[in-house]
Amino acid sequence: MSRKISSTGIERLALYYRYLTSVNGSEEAFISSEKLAKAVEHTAAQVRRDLSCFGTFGTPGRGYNRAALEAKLSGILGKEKCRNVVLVGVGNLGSALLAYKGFQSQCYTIVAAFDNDARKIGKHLKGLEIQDIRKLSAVVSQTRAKMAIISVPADAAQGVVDALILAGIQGILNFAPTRVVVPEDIMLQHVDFSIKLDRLCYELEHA
Amino acid sequence: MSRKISSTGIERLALYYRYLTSVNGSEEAFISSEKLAKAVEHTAAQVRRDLSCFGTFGTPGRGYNRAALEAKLSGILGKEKCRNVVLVGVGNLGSALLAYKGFQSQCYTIVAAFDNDARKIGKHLKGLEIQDIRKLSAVVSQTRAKMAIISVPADAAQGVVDALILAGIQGILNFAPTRVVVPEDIMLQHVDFSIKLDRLCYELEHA
DNA sequence: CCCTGCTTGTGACATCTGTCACGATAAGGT
DNA sequence: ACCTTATCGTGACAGATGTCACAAGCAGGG
Repeated sequence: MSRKISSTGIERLALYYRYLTSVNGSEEAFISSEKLAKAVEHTAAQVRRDLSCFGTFGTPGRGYNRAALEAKLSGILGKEKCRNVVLVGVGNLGSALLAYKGFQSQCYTIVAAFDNDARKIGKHLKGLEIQDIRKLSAVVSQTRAKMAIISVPADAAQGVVDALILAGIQGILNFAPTRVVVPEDIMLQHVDFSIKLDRLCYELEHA
Repeated sequence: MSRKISSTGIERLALYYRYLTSVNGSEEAFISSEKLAKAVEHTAAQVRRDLSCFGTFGTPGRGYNRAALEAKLSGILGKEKCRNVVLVGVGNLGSALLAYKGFQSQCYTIVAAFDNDARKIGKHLKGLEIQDIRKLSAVVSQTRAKMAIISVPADAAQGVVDALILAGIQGILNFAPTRVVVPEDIMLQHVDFSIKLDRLCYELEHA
């Protein structure tokens, strides 16, 4: 409980959680920081430090109880409360995200998909009807979704973000290759492929 | 030239570059650190610090020459030398990545696509024939590709990574939701949606 | 030619993040 | 009951990253 979790530490917590949920129950009941660290490519001290930010629930000599740790992490990450997600922009990438099973296995459900292209609206994809983006507000309040994923072209991103915030969305995962601005109380995360590719490129150059 | 660039600084350089190339030439010939900072949501001091790591090419009182800066950044990032990229895993996400225009506009070209599913091999997608993954080695050396994007299921990722390294790939952009291990001299970047979504969830919970 | 205004580049500082090492502690055997 | 063994939790340190503020420097006008 001694320190605040670091910004990247939060992502490590999510890694720990995913690791725990990905191995089927045929494992030992306890797992040590060492083993957990190996599994996610970090150090044992790092794991302990991250976990210690939220109390002390390890057992000296044994490690962490898997089930308890999993439950605790789920609680810390707030997974119970944020299941419903809406998606805006059903292009190539948006369609792929709709079909992506990784979200489901992590308790998230995409409950609605929006687009502004009249040719797409009304069509069904992965069991979801693509809706007119003008229905955003109504659907968000009806589904109580707090998070949104946007996969629209760069020049449409800011407009969509503004609309989402008006509709009551509090957290946005942005796949559009552009920065957008949001009020301080709105959470925003970017997933930016081409920047990552650029970084790879840089590191190749300067290896 | 006073300091080493920070790890995240590299990604900012890529942002600067993308901003410069995204605005059409109808702008002033010079841009200040302040303006550039606004455009990418950072501080002016940060921009100057990042750029100063690679020499001094700003003009006091005027700012940075756009064209010169763009060229310099392109050089720093090594964009000239790393154009050809191969993609492994043509599922929903892989298909979307093949169609993604953001790579093209950043000088990258996906020159080959691979899969291990016999039903997909031989089909054409976005002007590219999906090839048997066993041809990886031959195609990589033929195209001189140095970078690869992998969008395969988590449990196939490590195998594909190993094969890519054997084929001569030096940088890997991993979209599979799992950590993989590589030798020290191989560059690796992760793009991990669900972790980002988890992080968003956490921040909503602890706002 | 000098003065004014703007903007850079960077030393010094502050903060954030990760590592190390070790005392504390629980479990199990004798 | 005690000793051994394994592992946690954390203070102290080290290193990386970002911020501030200001001297230095170029441009343009009078």
